[in-house]
Amino acid sequence: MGTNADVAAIFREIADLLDLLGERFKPEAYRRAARSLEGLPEDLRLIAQRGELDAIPGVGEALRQKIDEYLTTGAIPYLAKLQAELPPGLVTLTRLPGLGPKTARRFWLELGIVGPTELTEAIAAGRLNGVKGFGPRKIELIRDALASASTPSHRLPLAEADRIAQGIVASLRSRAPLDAVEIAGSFRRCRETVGDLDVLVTSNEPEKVLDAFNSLPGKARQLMRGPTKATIVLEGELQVDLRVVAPEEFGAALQYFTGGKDHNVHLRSIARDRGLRINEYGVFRGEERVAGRTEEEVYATLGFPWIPPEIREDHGEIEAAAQGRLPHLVELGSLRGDLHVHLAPDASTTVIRSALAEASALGFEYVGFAVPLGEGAVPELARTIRTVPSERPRILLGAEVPSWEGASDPPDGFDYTIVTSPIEAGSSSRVRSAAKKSSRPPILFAHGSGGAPASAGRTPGSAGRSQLIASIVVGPDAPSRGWDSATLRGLAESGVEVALSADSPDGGQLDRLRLAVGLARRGWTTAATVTNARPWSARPGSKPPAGRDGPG
DNA sequence: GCCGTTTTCGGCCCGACTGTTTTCAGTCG
Repeated sequence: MGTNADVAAIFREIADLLDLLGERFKPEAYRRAARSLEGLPEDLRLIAQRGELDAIPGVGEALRQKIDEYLTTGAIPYLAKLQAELPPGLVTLTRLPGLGPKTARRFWLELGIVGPTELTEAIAAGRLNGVKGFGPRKIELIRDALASASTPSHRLPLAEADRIAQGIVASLRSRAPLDAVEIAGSFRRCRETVGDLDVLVTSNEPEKVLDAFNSLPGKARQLMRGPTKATIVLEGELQVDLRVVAPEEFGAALQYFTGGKDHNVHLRSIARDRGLRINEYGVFRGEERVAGRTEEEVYATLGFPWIPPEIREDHGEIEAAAQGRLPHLVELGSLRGDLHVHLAPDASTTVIRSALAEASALGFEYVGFAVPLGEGAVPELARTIRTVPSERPRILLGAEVPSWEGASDPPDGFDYTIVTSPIEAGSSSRVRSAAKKSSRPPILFAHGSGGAPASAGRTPGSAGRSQLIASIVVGPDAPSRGWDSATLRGLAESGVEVALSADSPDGGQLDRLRLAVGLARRGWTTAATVTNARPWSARPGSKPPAGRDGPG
């Protein structure tokens, strides 16, 4: 897949191995670089060609050399060297909950245990009994962890996490006395996938909140519970953390638990430079709390405006905030229509009317239905849609074709073309010629490359911004159709427009649009480059409306 | 391994919780 993701994965693997070797700071250095690479809007090869690898945050001389090695040979020998020093099963042990590198290393060196199988056998044979640091409870926990290790935990698509999160919030609110409640973590940053949920609550009665949390519907087991925090695992293996804080700490806690890690580390180092200390309870000068009730307060104390959660990755947002040039990110309320709504081929006028009604409730000026074109014939669906009268929202028809070869002018009666094939490396010339052929813009391309930011980011850019629009679709099963935030940022920087869409007329449109907007915000997208944040008449490539407002 | 106009060496976020301790180490987020 993508070069950036490949190198990042290798760096993470190296970090795990260095952990096992007992290294103190190198592992985090490799992980920081890995996170940095994953957020790059551009392919490493292109950055290397310009000789700018060591301008990447977290990449110094040693890591630059390793990236170069990978780009020329396809491998990083240092990884193989480390792998040769350690039993291959050892890393697997550190994946078990509650078992980290220190313990795994002790198993290996003191007991000759080199993997899960050997550990299971050792416990069964009683070889851990009496070993320093391993009481009966700990041995029991490790045995449980080994037994449940077969169910791999995975990250959920944002849309699915959103459904679960809404259920948790509603359930807690109905059964416990709480004031503010917010889901922080990568969920709040609108990451494409979510590994766990961080629920943050203020309440005068933490005990009752923790009780309600512990009896959430769908709970599989409790991992831990203290006076102010608890962790449970839901059926389906999603981990949920709860934290109860005082109202005057809520902003600081929200900031702290929203992350991302690098953003927070950077922020804390700035605080330290200014004689301040920042943690989840507030910003402190000495013992005195100087901020903490709201996030705005926390950022203001450090001299920054509030930074939107979606871009808190230490990818330049702190510098932008310091210089007063944070982008004004697109908002749900910016949208004036949807350009990519799918209907069943035999959809009735009733279905179409209800889709229009939902769009109308959102205040939309237009709805664009995507109609797949068959063998030259205009399908029945297009004829049905045309029989439905609607002045507002206005009905638009998008002719959906599977490949760039068909991406010329849409047939009569259609307003634009949607190409559903992914943008891939090497498709640049085809995209360009398709864009040239069309006299009736715009063309939406509906799928990202999912891991080739360079091609997706540059191809449409080189084709010109006037006619090509990336369609960011958040459907129930397709979280973002291959568009990740790094790619989106690349699009935004090269001036390519995006269209944000909920895809489906079957209800829940608002939630999915919200997520599409969140993903776009993660990519630093402003309303200025969102096609459906403008009237249809002001779309890219369209002739400016004639009249006194027109040029000339 | 990275980083830095107060540093090119000496730092590197920090607090909650657990199990094992008799004052703390390891893990996690």
